[in-house]
Amino acid sequence: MPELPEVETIRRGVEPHVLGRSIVAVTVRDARLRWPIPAGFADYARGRSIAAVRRRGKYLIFDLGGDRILLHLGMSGRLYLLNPDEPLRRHDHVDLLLSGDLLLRFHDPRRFGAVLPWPAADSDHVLVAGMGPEPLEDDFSTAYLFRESRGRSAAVKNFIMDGRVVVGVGNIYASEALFRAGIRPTVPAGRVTLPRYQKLVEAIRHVLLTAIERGGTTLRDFRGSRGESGYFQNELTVYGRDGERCRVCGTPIRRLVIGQRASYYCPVCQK
DNA sequence: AGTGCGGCCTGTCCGC
DNA sequence: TGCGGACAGGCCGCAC
Repeated sequence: MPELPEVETIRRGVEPHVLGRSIVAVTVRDARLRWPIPAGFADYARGRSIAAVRRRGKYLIFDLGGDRILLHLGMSGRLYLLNPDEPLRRHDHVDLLLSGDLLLRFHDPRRFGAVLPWPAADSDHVLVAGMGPEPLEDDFSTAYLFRESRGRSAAVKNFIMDGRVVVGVGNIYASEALFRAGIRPTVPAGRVTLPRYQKLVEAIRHVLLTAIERGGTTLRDFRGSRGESGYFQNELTVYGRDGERCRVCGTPIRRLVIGQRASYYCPVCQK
């Protein structure tokens, strides 16, 4: 489900409500997520208070004052802020009951998500070690992306979706950024010129920032922590628009599969 | 080392 | 209305 803007939307929605609250009780109804929730997780989390909610790529990090909880929403995960008496629904896998009668509930039909302890003693976690720069930080630069791309034969779309290159750019925003930069998604990353990478870096930043401002993209089931829809889907230029006219030149948008993922582009605007 | 593919899961939608 | 198949916004692990 969520790419960086959706995860950031959730982070911003959740953090002010949970900050300073302690975890009173933990219920794990189904531990079979992408990685099993360890048996000791409830004991690990109980009694701790939440000092911050951070984001790294598409991971949410609940800072318990040193120790952390690492949480990923996968494709279909949702995080809800609820009253403690909220009825249980299918796929409600983990509950964190917080002080002051607030329930933080993890719901994930496909179970591609993850909820894992990240002890303070482990300076790095294997799942976030080796990740590329944040696309909205300064170390994600034209020079960096150009340098990383040299000699790479993979399609530029796959290249910018590679989390070791840059985090948080998923299938929707990769297509959108490449349209904005005028680059065809199939071009080998190593053949894209420096000026075009400059446009691409600008485009990735613009698309992600705009999507965050709109509260993310709701296509199927993305919702914020209070169940609200995002609005960026109204501004999609190519994603999911195959056969419809390009908003710039009127040419029908094309769909093709790159790396087993649907990709959309305008054959005239993108070379 | 970089690349591409399979697989993890359930829900939904589309065509027959 | 029922059924099978394709597809879905992520990403690790593996073979080449």
